Amino acid sequence: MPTKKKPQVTPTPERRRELLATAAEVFAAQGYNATTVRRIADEAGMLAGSLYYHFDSKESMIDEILSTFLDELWQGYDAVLAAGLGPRETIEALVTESFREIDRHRPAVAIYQKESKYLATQPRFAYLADSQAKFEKVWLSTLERGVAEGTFRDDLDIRLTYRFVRDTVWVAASWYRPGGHHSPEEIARQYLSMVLDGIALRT
Amino acid sequence: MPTKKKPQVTPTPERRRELLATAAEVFAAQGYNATTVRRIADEAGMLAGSLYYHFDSKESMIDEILSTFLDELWQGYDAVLAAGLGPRETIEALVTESFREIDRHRPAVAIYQKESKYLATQPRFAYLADSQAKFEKVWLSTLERGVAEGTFRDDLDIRLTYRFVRDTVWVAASWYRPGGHHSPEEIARQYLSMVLDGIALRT
DNA sequence: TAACCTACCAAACACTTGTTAGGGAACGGC
DNA sequence: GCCGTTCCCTAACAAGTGTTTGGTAGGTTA
Repeated sequence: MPTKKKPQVTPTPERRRELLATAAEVFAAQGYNATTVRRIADEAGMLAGSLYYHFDSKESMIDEILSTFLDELWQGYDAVLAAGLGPRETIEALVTESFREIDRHRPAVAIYQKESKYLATQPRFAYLADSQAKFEKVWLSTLERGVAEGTFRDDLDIRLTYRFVRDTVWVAASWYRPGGHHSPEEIARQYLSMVLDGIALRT
Repeated sequence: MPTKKKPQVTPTPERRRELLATAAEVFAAQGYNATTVRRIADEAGMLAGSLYYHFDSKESMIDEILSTFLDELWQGYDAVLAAGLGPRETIEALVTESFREIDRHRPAVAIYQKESKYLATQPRFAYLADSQAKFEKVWLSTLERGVAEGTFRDDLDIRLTYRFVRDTVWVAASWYRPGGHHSPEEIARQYLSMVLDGIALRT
């Protein structure tokens, strides 16, 4: 035998992230409840019990996946909001930032989409509801600012508009595949073009 | 004891639909895998085993829920397509019809959204993939017709546009509540206005 | 060499899951 | 009254679930 099979020297936090990445991939593909810890361990090349050396429960895995994602998301959003742009530019920046997050955390976003409503009922995941409330506040106020300034139409139900914009952005995580034909920025550009100007030809 | 507790004379097919309705409600709220048959039975006021007098498995319940919904959906879609309208009018009619289906089958639509990708892998639910393929064909060809006719913009990725329109319509099932402020037709009108003309004010 | 730590395995645990088999109450037709 | 049907209950089953416990190979440190 020339060499060892594996380096076996990956430090602790590195290994944690690897395992969380594979867990997120399986959660996103199968759904949280439909995913067994044995399946995750299988995908990671180990046995089910061994996962409990790194994590103390299956729930704590999805918890860490989601909270890590949300932390990074809000870091990006807060940076955009701190720039003090106009309503339209803020929306454009938020959407672009969102697609970048989808590009970076696709499984996490997909999990968030599918499971957050169910998880948010548990006290442990109260931060999901908090995040959603903050989310709504930011987008709604930006839209209202735009309506007041005459940037956005005033003949639409503002809450309907909010859900429209929010959903069109985030459902993209269900079909988006990194390394596809379009970069996140290109997708954001086209999405913004559709949302802002519509798909009908202007005459 | 003055009277009997229950009428107890509901005919068979009626009772089936009642049970399927409550099952659909729970499936939509909790997710299919997270829902136990005991929970469904609880909600229906009976014990788990009793469900198996009406259905032969949990899987056959969601099967019947989804296939019933899809049958009715395509009945509506086919009627629209048979009318032979122009591209823009076809899109408008399809979207309006979709919101009517969401109004009538909200739980079924929510289940379809969340579980279809996972279920479609099983042979029993092959019709889900079939339906999705037909769906894509109808919408894509209509959009392409509109681009060719000069009704829709030609500077957008057509598949991106398709997913955009499709998603914006169907995710509404996740927040829509029958009996709210807006009728399905009113929501369809505003959605179409946003999709076709955008949310930015025209100058 | 010895003690120690990291990262995993092997095997089991308690519990929940979907599902089944047998029984029985209410009711209508005869 | 009797029979059959409808609809549900009681009680259990086997399989699968997340999790725990004790052990151990291999590397690092002393």
